Amino acid sequence: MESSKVKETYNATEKEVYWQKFWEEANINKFNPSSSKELFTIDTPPPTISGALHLGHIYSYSQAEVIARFRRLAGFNVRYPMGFDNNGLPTERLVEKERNIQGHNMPLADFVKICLEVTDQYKEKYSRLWKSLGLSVDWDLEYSTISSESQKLAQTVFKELFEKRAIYQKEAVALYCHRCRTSVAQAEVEDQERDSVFYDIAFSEENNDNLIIATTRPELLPACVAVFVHPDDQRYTGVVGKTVKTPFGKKISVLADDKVSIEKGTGAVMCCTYGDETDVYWVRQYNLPERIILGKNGKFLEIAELPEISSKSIVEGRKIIVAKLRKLNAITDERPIKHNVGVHERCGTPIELLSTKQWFIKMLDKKEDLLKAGQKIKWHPSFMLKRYEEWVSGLKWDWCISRERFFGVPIPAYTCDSCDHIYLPNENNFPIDPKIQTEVLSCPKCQKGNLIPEKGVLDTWFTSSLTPDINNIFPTNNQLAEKLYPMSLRPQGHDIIRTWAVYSILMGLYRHQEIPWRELMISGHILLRKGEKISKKTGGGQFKPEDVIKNHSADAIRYAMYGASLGRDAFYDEQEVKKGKKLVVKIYNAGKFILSHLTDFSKDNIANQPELETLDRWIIYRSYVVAQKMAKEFEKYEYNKARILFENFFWSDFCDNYLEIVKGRLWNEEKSSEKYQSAQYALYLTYLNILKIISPFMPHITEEMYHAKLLANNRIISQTDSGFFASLEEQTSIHLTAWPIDQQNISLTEEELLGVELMLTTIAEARKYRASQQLAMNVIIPSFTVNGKKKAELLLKPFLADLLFVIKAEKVVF
RNA sequence: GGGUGAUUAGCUCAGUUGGUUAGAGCGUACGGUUCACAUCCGUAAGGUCGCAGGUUCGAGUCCUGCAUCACCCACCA
Repeated sequence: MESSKVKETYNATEKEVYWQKFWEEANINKFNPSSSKELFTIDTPPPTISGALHLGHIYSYSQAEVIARFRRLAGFNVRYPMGFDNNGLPTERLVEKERNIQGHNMPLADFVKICLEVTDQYKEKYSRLWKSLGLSVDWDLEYSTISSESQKLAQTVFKELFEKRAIYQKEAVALYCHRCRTSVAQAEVEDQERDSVFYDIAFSEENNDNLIIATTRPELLPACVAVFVHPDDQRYTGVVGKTVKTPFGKKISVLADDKVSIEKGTGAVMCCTYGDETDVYWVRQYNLPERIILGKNGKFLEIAELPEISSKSIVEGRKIIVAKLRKLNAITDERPIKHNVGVHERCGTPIELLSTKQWFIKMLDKKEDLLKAGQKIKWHPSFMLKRYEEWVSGLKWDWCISRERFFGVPIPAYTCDSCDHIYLPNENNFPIDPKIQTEVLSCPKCQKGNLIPEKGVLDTWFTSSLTPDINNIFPTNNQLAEKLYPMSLRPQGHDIIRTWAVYSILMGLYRHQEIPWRELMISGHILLRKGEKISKKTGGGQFKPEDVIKNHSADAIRYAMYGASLGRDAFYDEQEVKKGKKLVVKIYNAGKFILSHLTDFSKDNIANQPELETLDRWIIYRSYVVAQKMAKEFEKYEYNKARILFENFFWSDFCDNYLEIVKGRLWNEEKSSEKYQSAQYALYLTYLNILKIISPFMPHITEEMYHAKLLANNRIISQTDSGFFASLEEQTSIHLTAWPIDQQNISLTEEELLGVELMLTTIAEARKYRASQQLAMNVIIPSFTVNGKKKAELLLKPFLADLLFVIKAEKVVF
């Protein structure tokens, strides 16, 4: 009696870890700078350390990954590093939250130390997840944007650009968050709808009439430097150019400007320093004085006419002023409204405009160059170029690169307190932190004053826009040192085109007079069902990447991620992951079946190619054609189309048709016969090609099957040091083999191709017939008629035996 | 208000330079297998391709307008 059959299955959870360890130990992804192959360099996005990784990361990082793997197989010397952007405000926020501390009320050195500690833990966590996904990154090329090398580079670039006069310092109005106590970039501001009150406030004219202005910010009244009306507004033509008094007695002039909207409020608006960007524009345009009433801590300064609000917060000050205005009967109307307020995305505090000294990089006079540079780069998908152009054309400000924060690259500058000379230290001393410089330096220019250290740090985009340079000067580049610029590919998300892509291109133009990369691969976002965006804030709900990998395997989730087109937002669909899981099982089982019929197949069989049956030649030919088509899609970054090509070929052509047909010969023909050996040859070659072409998507199961071998008891095992395919192909990993290119020109004549086609349609017809008659498979059809007479008979001749087997018919008549 | 993308079967999506009866997976219905497949295979039902015009011998595909959704930007006194 036969022993009960133990079904064996592929234990993905276990084996994926096994192969990951193998790749690491065997240095499969190691970059070799002395290779003679053509270079393909990837400017991997260094993830910002600001919380846990989520499915969105898996989605976007999978995309560069599949390209890296394809390019390696296609014969390129791929340089695929990983970096970490572990400084700046988002990181500080994470550390402050996690450790329950505040950067601004503890010694700087302590805070930085804790930041490094925490970010190191996160680096570990991130790396582990990337490795568990099977990313083919060379981890020896890991960098961090806060490492002393990166800091040195950033400070050197700062000095370089300062000396080129591309960087300048200026007293300017910047977006400022009182809570975080720093200026912020435009990109860090988001809209939020808030309840507010629209007040009508009476200003008195010289003739004692009232001029009514409307505002939601009455607390800024002491900062009012002018009133504006529209030049075409009939109601106010008389007052333009005159002087009015605020309820608190300040005299200001009434000016006309077409930025005022006639319909809004009363049509008269006060200009305060600073309520919004229009105020900034007006102050500049009309050379108005500044009246600063808010301090950097978000509290009111001393105001002569309103001593009671000094040191009060904005909200408290507003209450006091509204009460006072009511007493003065200056409020003629008030109505509650909802309106959008710009708030800091990290803390929700409304952003104020504050005039401070900031450092800027000139961008506005580089607009034309930026636009030209954008056109030199190949954008994938191409429409993303428009977004870039839209943003660059609309730029209004130079790039503010200074931040009054703690954990970042210090701005390497000193200012003389006597002559205002700006002193930048020698770059041999970089990285330096001027703040912790103990000795007092005297000004080299005037010899009198002391040098006051700059307290700010650089915007983290300053360093991350230098990732092509960080890669270019990486210590182990050896003979490729400083020869990696420009890089081949920058993969990144569409949300940071206006920051990372734009700033990197700007740096490239300043430093190298060249674009930083030849191609840009822009990925979309992954969304949860109801259109909810997954971000570090929302987490990704119930779907934690670690869990999905554990429950479904890395190959499965990777496969799911490759279902969406590049650049498009996609929904996370667990069905897709399950589909991936099924494909893994199918590849495993097909391999098991094939190995069981190749026990007597050896190197000799490969060397002495038998006279191939037409059908066998067809399936081999198809595998090369599909490989070639997939390669074209990969080159266009259309990995999802490559996936579809594979699916159709593997599942339908190979498994459902070819394997089912060829079973007839495998079961019935003599092992020594040409017909049998032809089938073996085709199985070997085609399955190997299949493993190769799906390996960029599914690196684990393909490695598993490449190393699999059949045991005497008809079970298969797979180990690093053995394997049927591995020993015959003499490569230690499927990932070191070459993308299938037909060396022997296996082809089919037009007649033969027609024959295969006819055979497949005949099979389909026979199946239809069987289904309509509800015939079981063990019922033999005595005679099956094919339309087409002599021609059909001729075409089908080479396949007749195979055909009769698969449709279970005794004979075919024409 | 400006920009970009999307709108195709119940769901998630493909549809290459305009060319016969618009495809896949999942789901549904029915049947067959269990000697690669805790399964797998087959067959079928299901779509006026967001709406309205236009170009053309011919439009899911090109043009115009509109609608809806998403993202980005501007406005937010």
